[in-house]
Amino acid sequence: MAKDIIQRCAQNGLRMTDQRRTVAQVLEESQDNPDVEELYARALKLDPRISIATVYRSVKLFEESGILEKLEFGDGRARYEDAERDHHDHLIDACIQLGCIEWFVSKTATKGSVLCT
Amino acid sequence: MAKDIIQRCAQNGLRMTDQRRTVAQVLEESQDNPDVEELYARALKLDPRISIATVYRSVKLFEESGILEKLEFGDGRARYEDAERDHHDHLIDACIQLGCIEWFVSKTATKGSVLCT
DNA sequence: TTAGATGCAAATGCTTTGCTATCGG
DNA sequence: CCGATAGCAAAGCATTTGCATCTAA
Repeated sequence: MAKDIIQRCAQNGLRMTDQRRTVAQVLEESQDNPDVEELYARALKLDPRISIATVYRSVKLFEESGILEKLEFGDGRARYEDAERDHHDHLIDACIQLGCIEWFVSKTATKGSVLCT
Repeated sequence: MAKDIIQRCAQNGLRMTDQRRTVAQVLEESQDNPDVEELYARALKLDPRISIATVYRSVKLFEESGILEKLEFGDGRARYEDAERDHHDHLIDACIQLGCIEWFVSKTATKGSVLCT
């Protein structure tokens, strides 16, 4: 189990505010990959004082500290997830989106292979 | 060698205008993956009458017809490439961006492997 | 105490769209 | 001819930023 986000913030010497704690909590409680607008909506329920600008600033800061990773699902909205989480599902997403499944199948012998199941 | 883009447009029953021909030509002559702004810049040299809105509309149309594929490099700008081209380089990009190289290395035995060279 | 964080609103950057004139088939 | 397309400018969306006000350490 990964150390929690707030703990890693401290480790990285980040100043902890109520807003950042809220964003961290929302991220940990989210099993899906909400976009920033959705993170903001969930954060608002925990702390009505937070602004979307702060959510943007927080996830960017966490990403720069290596705590989160930015995901691009091709819909023009950024998503973030705990950098210590498994990347399996997203690799599969990448394969499908880029059309690489066929490539893998057809060039296994020379380039390698991957099992996307 | 893939059939050229203009040919595939005809195959798909797309009405061909000078602008669409220009966009198609620029795409075929580009070995890199220019974003739309850059496609527009290159198209302008071939036909100063073209507008960026038309470039956007053209690549979207080509994509919807399966002639092009949209690429996301995580910089907020869309890029397009011939759908019949090899995807090798982009898979590698995806691996690096998603941090999957390590995943592959550490889980080769159970999940598969890929040679990103 | 004070460097750094927040909220708000305005600004930005990429992309889409409404409208009218023009063009391809 | 006539519906589809182009150009232009305005609108849309996600994200960033300037500035005055707070707050963590």
